[in-house]
Amino acid sequence: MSESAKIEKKWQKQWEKDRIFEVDPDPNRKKFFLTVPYPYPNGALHMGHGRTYTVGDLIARYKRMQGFNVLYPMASHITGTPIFGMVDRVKRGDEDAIEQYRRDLRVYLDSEEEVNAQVKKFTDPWATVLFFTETISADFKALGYSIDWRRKFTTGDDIYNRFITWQYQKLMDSGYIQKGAHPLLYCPNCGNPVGEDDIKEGNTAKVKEFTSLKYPFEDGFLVAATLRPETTFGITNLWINPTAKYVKADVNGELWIVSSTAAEKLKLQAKEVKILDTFPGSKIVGKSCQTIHDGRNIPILPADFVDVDNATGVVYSVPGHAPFDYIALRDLWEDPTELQAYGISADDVRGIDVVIMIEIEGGSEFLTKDVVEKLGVSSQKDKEKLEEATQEVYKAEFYEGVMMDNCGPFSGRQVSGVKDDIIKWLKSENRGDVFYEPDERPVVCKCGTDVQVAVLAGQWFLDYESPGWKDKAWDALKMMGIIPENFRIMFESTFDWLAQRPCARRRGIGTPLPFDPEWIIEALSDSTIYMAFYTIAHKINQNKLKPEQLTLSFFDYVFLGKGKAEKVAQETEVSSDILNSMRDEFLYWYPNDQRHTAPSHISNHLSFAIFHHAAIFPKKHWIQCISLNEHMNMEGGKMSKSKGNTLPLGEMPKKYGADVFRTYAVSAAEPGSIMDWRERDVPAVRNRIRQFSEIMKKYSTKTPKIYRKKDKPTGITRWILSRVNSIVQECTDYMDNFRIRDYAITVMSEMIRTVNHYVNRTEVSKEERDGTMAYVCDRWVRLIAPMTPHVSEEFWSKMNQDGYVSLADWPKADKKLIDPSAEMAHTVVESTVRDIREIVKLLKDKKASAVHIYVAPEWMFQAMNSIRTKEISLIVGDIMKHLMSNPDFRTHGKQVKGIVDRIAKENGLWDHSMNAKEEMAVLKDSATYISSEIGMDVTIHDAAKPDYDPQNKARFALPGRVSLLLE
RNA sequence: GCGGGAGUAGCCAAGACCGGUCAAAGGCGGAGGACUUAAGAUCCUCUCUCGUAGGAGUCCAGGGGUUCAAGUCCCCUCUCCCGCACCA
Repeated sequence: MSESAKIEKKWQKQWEKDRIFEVDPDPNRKKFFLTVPYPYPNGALHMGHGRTYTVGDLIARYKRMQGFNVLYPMASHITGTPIFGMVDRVKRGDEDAIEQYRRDLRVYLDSEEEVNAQVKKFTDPWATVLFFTETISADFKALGYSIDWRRKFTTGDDIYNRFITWQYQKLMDSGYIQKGAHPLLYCPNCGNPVGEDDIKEGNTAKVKEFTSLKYPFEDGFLVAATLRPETTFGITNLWINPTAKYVKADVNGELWIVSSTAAEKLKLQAKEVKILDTFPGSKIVGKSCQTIHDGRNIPILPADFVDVDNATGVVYSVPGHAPFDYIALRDLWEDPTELQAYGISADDVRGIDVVIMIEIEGGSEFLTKDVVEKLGVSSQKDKEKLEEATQEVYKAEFYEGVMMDNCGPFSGRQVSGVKDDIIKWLKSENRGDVFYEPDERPVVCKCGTDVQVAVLAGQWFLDYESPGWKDKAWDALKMMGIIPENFRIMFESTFDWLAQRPCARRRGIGTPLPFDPEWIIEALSDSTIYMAFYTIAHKINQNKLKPEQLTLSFFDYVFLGKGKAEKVAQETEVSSDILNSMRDEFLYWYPNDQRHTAPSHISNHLSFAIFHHAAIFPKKHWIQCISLNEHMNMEGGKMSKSKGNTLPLGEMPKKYGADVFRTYAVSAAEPGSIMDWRERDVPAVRNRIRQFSEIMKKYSTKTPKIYRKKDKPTGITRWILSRVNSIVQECTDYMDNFRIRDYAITVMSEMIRTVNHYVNRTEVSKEERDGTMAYVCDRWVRLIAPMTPHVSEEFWSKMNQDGYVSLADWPKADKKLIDPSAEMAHTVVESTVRDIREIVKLLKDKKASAVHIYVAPEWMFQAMNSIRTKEISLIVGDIMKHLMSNPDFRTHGKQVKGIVDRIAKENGLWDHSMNAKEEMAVLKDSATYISSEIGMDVTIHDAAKPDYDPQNKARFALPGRVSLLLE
């Protein structure tokens, strides 16, 4: 085991032994309650998960050092089918799945025998949950997360089920839960709704809603389905595939003619279907039916393009607006011979008038015809071009079209807004219905059966559109902090479209619906307010409360303060002391001050959490803030177990070290953007931690001394004291604003550079350097501790500090030590060195051995300062006028012009010392340093009266921009 | 389709809200130097082009515009990524 691994283990054990992250309410301290969503233990977590939890821990540790009583808890989410799915695969002997688990297991188990023995246990769901729950918490501990583990639970625990039971009873009481029919993808063979995991092919398929139109025919209806019901005003005929199988069926008491496959689908879509007769399409071709809007008789014509497996297999024809229909009709006009078999004369067909019922202002009169001709569609078999034409016509007519005056009550309306009203009208006339299809084909279940859309009656759903609910949720969102703020708009659009959502399934782990126990509350619906459960979970366990004691009035009292403790105690046999301590603990920790996770949860989990909090808790207990960080990629590609381009999270501390992983996870990208894990960048992170360690090793145990002005320290000591305190301030600001990457870069790279520069300056005495550096180390170890807690803890203990750095005070910037003139001086010296180097480079092989530095005359400093304090606009004339009005400057007229030109060119003023004397002192102070940097003798001159200036360089000197002569 | 986002030097990635201090932080990669018997590690310097004096030129997907001034603001175009529900 490496040295750093030993250190990490050592401190993790110490923390656990001293229970420093186990927190209880302390009325004397401000609290901070941070949550990150609990993981799903259906396998080992991978490194990508580590980013979010690490950021969470960084925040927890920062807040803790700031003096907050911080609660950062964790649990396990096991609701739903994934665990079952996994158990099934192992039982079935699915080699791919088993191999994947073996890979996970090898991280935790030493021998192949143990691995295989454990895989066998995965046939038991609870053994599986238990195993991965343990490994995940071991992973989290190995990464140094400051979690209060006493409060852990799983969502399959009895006590959790009681909590969710209470939640759903509350939602029911508020009228937010309803029962109804809802379309979903369904496998007729398995008899179950299918989720993404159950689909073999086409797993992005969604439910698409068609409007079915019932055209009166004989004693019933020919039922056509469409996505554009508004076009029924342009109907000229119906299309039937003459060779396909159709049925006449009793559908909910009406006689419908649809294709045979459509009849089967209708059965799944909550219709009572009795098939009365089966016949080929040819049987009805040639007959006529009536239109809906004006009751005209229109013919039923044959068409090959009609696909009876799509929708109802009956198509109504709108040649004016649908390229398919237009072409099919045109084909018949050109060759009507086929029609004779159905007793339709050529004249009948040629007599069909195309109806135009949508117009586009300034557009073509017969857009469909134009588009078809433009694309050169040859016949109805030319499917690709017809699709293209359909898209083009639809797009144009939908966005720009207006219903013409042959559209009854809808005349004059925009096409884009009329669809819903047309559907309403059709339904009110009993001529409209809905028909569902998947929006893509094929969609195949893992069992090999075609997936259909089913409308299951008795489905329970959360109605996010229930009166009042959304308003409350909006209120909650408005008062909530969202960081980064640009994610707020994603919440807003989610809130807009959130409507009814089924909340229970027939299978899986979870809590039965209290009012219909056949149904299990599904995973995203039982994880919305559980942050509240953390506040009491450990007390339920410590006091050995039984699930049946956790009644509705128990939770009502603890979470809502309803009822009297004595009465609830009587009912539940939980003593009122215990009840009150739970109530107090809940009141202490709640609300959840910050919830941190990935943006992919915005459209579901996070929005649900906001809604459910708004539904159940009073305003003061709503979530205060949501922070987000994006996912992690691996070497430029998306991480996924199946791709094999991922490492188990448990591997990270072993392979790289916890502090290294944490630093990478915080610093490699902004929270809002995707992070790329690049193996070859890891050594750089490790090196920086090592550099930090080296410096700490050397100086942290010295006796700190702060050299204040009265101690007359060297300029560079004043500089580092100023820099370090500025950095303390910057880091605090960064952390407060969730700019964690800037924090990481500043506290690592910037600090290392600063400190290295300081310790390399030879003009500082050993005593002064040691004392200063010991002070710097004390600031630094605290600043860096939230990110690299283990190595920080190690040095903290070596510094003979009390307790843990994890619990130490976050440093405050010592404003008295922040010294702009010291930092300015440093800038002047550094830019001087840079200038000399540049000249040296240009001199090429000509060697210089001495440099003369000329500091600008005092009046120039005064001139610069007078412009600065005047805050006049940077227009040449104005500055000129301002300076020339002062006789002290006017005597240097020509050089004043030079300064002003330079200001104009630079678009402003630049940094320099306060006056010539100071700039001179600074450079003299740093002369040995400059000399050692460039390997030349250094002489400093006053440009006003240079004692040596053979090339007349002195006149070019400006404040902060010394003039140089190299010899 | 609806909604969100991105395009910055060899690569990764800040800067954009709030225009000037931006040839553009930081890292990787590359070059040179210090240290070292050597390798490695570490530290320092350089890394758009031109330039024998600290300067100049060109640049932030492409095109146009606003402005004294644009990576940053506005418009258009191109390319890429993500979410859209019953799935955790």
